[in-house]
Amino acid sequence: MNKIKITFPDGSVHEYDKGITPLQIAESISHRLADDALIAKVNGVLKDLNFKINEDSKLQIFTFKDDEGKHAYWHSTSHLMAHAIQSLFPEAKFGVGPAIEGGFYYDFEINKQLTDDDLKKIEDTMMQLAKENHSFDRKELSKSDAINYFKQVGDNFKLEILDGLNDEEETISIYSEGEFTDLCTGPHIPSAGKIKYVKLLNVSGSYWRGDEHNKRLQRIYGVSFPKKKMLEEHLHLLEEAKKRDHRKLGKQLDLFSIVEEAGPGLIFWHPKGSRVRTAVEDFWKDAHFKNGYDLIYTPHIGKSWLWETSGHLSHFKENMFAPMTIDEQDYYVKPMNCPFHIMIYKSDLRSYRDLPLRWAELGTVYRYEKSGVLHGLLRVRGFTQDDAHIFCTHEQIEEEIIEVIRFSLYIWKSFGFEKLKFYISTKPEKAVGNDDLWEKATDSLINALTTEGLEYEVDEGGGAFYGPKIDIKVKDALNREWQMSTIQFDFNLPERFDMKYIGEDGKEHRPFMVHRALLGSIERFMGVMIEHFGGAFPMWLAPVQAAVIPISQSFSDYGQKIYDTLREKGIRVELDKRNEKIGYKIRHWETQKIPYMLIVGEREKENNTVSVRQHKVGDKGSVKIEEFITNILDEINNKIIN
RNA sequence: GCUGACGUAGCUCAGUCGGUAGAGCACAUCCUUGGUAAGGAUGAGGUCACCGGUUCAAUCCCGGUCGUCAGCUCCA
Repeated sequence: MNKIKITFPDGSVHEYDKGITPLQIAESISHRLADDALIAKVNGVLKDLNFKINEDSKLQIFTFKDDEGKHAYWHSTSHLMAHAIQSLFPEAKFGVGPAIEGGFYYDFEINKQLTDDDLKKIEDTMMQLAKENHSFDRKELSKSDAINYFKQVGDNFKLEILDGLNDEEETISIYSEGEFTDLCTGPHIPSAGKIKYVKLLNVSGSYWRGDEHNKRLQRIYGVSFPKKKMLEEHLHLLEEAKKRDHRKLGKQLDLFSIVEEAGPGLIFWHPKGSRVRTAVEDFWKDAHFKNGYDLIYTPHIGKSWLWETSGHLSHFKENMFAPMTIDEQDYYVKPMNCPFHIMIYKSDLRSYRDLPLRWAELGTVYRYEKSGVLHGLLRVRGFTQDDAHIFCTHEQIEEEIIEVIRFSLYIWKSFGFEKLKFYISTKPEKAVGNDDLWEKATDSLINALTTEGLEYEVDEGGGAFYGPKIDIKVKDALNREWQMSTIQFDFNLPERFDMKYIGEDGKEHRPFMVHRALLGSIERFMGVMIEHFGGAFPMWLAPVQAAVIPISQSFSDYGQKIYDTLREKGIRVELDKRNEKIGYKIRHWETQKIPYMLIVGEREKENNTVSVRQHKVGDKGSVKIEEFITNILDEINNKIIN
């Protein structure tokens, strides 16, 4: 009667006394585990380590190695930070302080605008408090008791949160760590002493409950780790991300600029950046044609009729640039390409024999984005979507979606992105189209992913009102996730534009319409790609594939000959005739992250060779010109990525 | 859009507690003609983001505008 059975993750079952805690169980397994343990999952629910287990249970114990453990660790650190803030600024009122991906934050209100120096002070105080090693103690209480407590402390934010809770449906709990008590569902790590290394990263503004009409709070972001090495690695990664910032590299490598006088969020592609973009677009067009798409071009502006019919003027107007009046007609710059593609669809009577139609366009659109959200290439006001629309029959949907998925995998792989994550969004509350339609479309999305053996997550009710979708997030070299591709059904536009095709039965039918953008926008893709490669593009994308560097000006002629030969082969080559020493020129091209330098002097001229120096690798010795050309054409054509 | 910080030469940044500015790199000219990450000299380059205000005097103080950055919200 006093014994309970505990099932471990490996399936083994052990007997313990009733009322035993996960920590005690961890101790019975090993000191090491007991030491590293942070929280536990009992029958699928996360619990503190001192939770008393009174019935047969499944048990999992988490350490910092697990996401659950990290999450609790960081969440507890946010409490520790709040504790430190409270001791430094007793008047502080606290909002919320969750763990997030890569750390934690806490929102709070104090009278003083915090500076970086304050962060250091808070950090120091946190470390002192951590040394005191107070435990995180859970207490469950009634709503009225909780209200009384936070009234007494005078924390209105907590009272507001409590106001939204119902203690008949959920347990209300508070956690105390030393002097600091916070409303919190938990769980927490056993004690603050587990928190060894903390770094507060930045302070910025936020609004209570994310609403700008509410009170402005200050938010401090931070991370923490149990080992010094982990903190160092993390900071190194942040440092690396800073170095790879596409805005910085864009300037350093002379790829693009944004011109204040010309307007925010508008991109100027310099010759070097344009070379990269051209390489991307040429590949994109070629790949689309080979995969059954036709390429089309449509205008940049259109009469208001289009946008009234499409519904953009009633749903999307605040994101559109203001209209211009020409011949007493309002014209809008396009924020999307779809209505134009539909115009082409409607230019002819379509038969089921014509379907599917797959039309792709690098369509440049303009959207009014709030000034505060603009960010380098990643969030702009004018951008080029790698857009395509697929018009097909009911029967064709599944096959079409499978093809799009396969195609997107191929595209991403070509650019060196191997890690993709898939998300399906299903029917929201407010939606157009009947359930049948939604079900069929959603099934086709799920089936396509399953057929391709791809894992996915489902966002129930997360779809747009006009149809379900698959979003693809891409992981870059630093393991950061970027939302890029989207594949969306649209039940709305075919209806609004009264699109049809004549079926086998001789009757009119409504075609299915799928929007899809794979790279998303060329600008954003370029930004992500610049960061992914850290500016060191693979051969097939590099703005300069090779730089010819004569040892001295007396070999300029030979250098020119090499340059001409390569350029004739379509290789993006530069000739560095500057009157500088060889070391100087090498340094220049090395910092420009150019894949190959071809150094030519007396020896090379005599033997008709080039001395090859590879970026980051160094001197590779000399080879015959023809051999070098063969090698790099091979590297370019096979899109080799190192 | 909101909050905060910031805006000095092409770039990266000093500086002036109010008396109209400086470095390094890059650029130009000359010397040097060199073998795998910076040779030397000289020179040019700035309405100190823009518009107002305070002041004998504003790049500096104040207000506004524009832009950038960190966030919030939103999103390709």
